[in-house]
Amino acid sequence: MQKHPGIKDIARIAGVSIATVSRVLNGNSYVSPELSERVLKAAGKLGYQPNRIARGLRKGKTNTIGFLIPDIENPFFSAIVKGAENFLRKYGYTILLCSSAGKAEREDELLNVLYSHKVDGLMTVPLESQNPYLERIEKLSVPVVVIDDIINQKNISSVASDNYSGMKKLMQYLLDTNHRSFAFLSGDPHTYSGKERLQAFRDVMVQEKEKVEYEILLGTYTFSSGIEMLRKLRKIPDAIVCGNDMIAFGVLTELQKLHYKIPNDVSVTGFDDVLFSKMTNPPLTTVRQDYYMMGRVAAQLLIEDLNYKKRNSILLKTELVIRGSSRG
Amino acid sequence: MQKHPGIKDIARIAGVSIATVSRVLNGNSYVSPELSERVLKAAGKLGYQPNRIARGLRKGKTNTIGFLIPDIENPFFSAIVKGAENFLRKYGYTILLCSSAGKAEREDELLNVLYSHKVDGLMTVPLESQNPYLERIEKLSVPVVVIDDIINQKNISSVASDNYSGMKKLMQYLLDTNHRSFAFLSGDPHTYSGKERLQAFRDVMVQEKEKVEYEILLGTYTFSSGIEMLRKLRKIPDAIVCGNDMIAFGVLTELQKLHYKIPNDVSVTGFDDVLFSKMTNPPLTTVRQDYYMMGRVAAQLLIEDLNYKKRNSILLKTELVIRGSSRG
DNA sequence: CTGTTAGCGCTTTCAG
DNA sequence: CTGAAAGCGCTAACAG
Repeated sequence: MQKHPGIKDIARIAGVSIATVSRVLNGNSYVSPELSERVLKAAGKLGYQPNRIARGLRKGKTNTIGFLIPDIENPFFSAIVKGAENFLRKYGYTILLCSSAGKAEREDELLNVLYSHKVDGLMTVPLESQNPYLERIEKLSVPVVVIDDIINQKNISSVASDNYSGMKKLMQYLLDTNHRSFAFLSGDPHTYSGKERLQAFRDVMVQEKEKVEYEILLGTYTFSSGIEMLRKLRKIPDAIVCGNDMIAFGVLTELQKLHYKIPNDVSVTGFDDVLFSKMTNPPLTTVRQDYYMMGRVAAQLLIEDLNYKKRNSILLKTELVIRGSSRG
Repeated sequence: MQKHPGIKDIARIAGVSIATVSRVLNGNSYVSPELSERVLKAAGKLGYQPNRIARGLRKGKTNTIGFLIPDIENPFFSAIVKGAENFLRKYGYTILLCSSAGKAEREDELLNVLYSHKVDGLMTVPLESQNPYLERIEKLSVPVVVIDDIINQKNISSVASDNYSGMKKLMQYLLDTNHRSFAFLSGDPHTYSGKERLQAFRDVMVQEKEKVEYEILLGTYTFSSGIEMLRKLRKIPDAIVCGNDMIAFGVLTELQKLHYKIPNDVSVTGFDDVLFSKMTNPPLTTVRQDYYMMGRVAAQLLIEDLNYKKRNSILLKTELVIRGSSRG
């Protein structure tokens, strides 16, 4: 018997029926102590591990959750996955992971793959806000939670950081510390976070329009885009407000190459507070969002949907982190 | 009929038997064009997606690969996962991901979970070199490839970077540029990479013992460990050779706080070449290892094992990357 | 070429 | 409390 042991083998050794074995192993129905013990002993001896595929087929529940993200290598997304995984494992779920590599058509394809694997639920960080593939998800009739985007359809749960108020907090701090001219180097404005951060900046500028001046540049959430946008700036303002930390790193590097003193000549700020933000020289003033928590909350929402059919949308608080890259 | 359509539904609509439907959908047996078309049309209309759980049970093959790593949030590991995933998907595999969170007992537990899900193969980055749980993997009789560690048992494939010769290359460069006193700030010496890098450093020191002096400190692969080890240094040498880039970042930060000029007063080197190594000030001289490629090669090895039962162990080349943190 | 049928390993009625 | 038997959705003999 070199094949992996099954419930049948246990039954034979313990001298009981397979039904009894199943009952003992699942512990949801009463079985006499004697039989119970015999079964457990046999299972232990064989090193039995249940076949979740067979169980999944029978029960219509696989204990797997599909995870669809743009890029697993990006620490933001992987932190989300980590947060979610730690939570989901407590409930016996394992993650089926797919990354769309930034391609929209992949999202669709992978959605089918995941569905095909009969995942019990789905978690996704969409490539773009209001992604049309979300409509398809609905039809799949599998519980979903969308991450880093807020969905208004009430049959889908979602979770995101409060990018808008985070950026407002940051701007308020800069205004309070007598910054009056600004440049906003935006990340991709098609994303939810890009939209919200940009909008917050604009709203503050409009509100304070008598005392401030500013310019806005659009780019992507990358180091090199930060460098490019900096070069296009018409003038170096009091503060350069970057769409995220990566952009800020590019800006920092380029400014130093041009012999600007930070923060004496110009303040630079980021958004996200990634691991390296505290290691730059000077360390970066930024807005922290907790990606790990985002994954955790997302998992929690999914569990609630799975167990009680409750849906919800949650906005996570952000925190202003003041470091040396801004004069205060 | 709100339930998800199955092969039966297609058969009914197309007016054929379920066997015919299966044959058409799998395309491995000849079916007359007429029936074929009717089946395809029905499948399309229903938006049929095969139930991989049922198929898996029947065929004894799930098209899933289990992935077990210490920490998904760590960019090294997630790059490996990404490389592997991109390759595996071409072959129709999806990844079941688990991270052990650095705990050895979790590795064992998760191994069972993965096994229970009847994965067709397993990829793992072990917490420690020569981890005992590798023995257990053998018994599972499922193809395995171990990553970032070289396994000598020939029934298991493995892949790692050539840490030893990478470190030697780096040391040779430092010697060639007239560095004569060294400090080696090691990462965890229980890991395969830690061992190899340390050994290479030692071997070079012994070989050049007449002209050099050095000290060795043991720590972990972290920013804060880098700072700590630097503080314990008895003297600042010509070159501080760090076990990886993270340690080097800590060292860089702390040295600058102490007003050392880099590389004029002291050279600092890393290992890995993470994304941020080119963004530090000065940018870091380091040894690049290609994690993405490591994942890809690992996937390739797994596919070979799966298809032809061929096993292999591969050592990946590393590349010396000279930047501003070392005087040359 | 096509249909009928027997399971894959497990859970869950349904009888006893 | 326990066993026999049905069946989850699909594939693969086996007949025709």
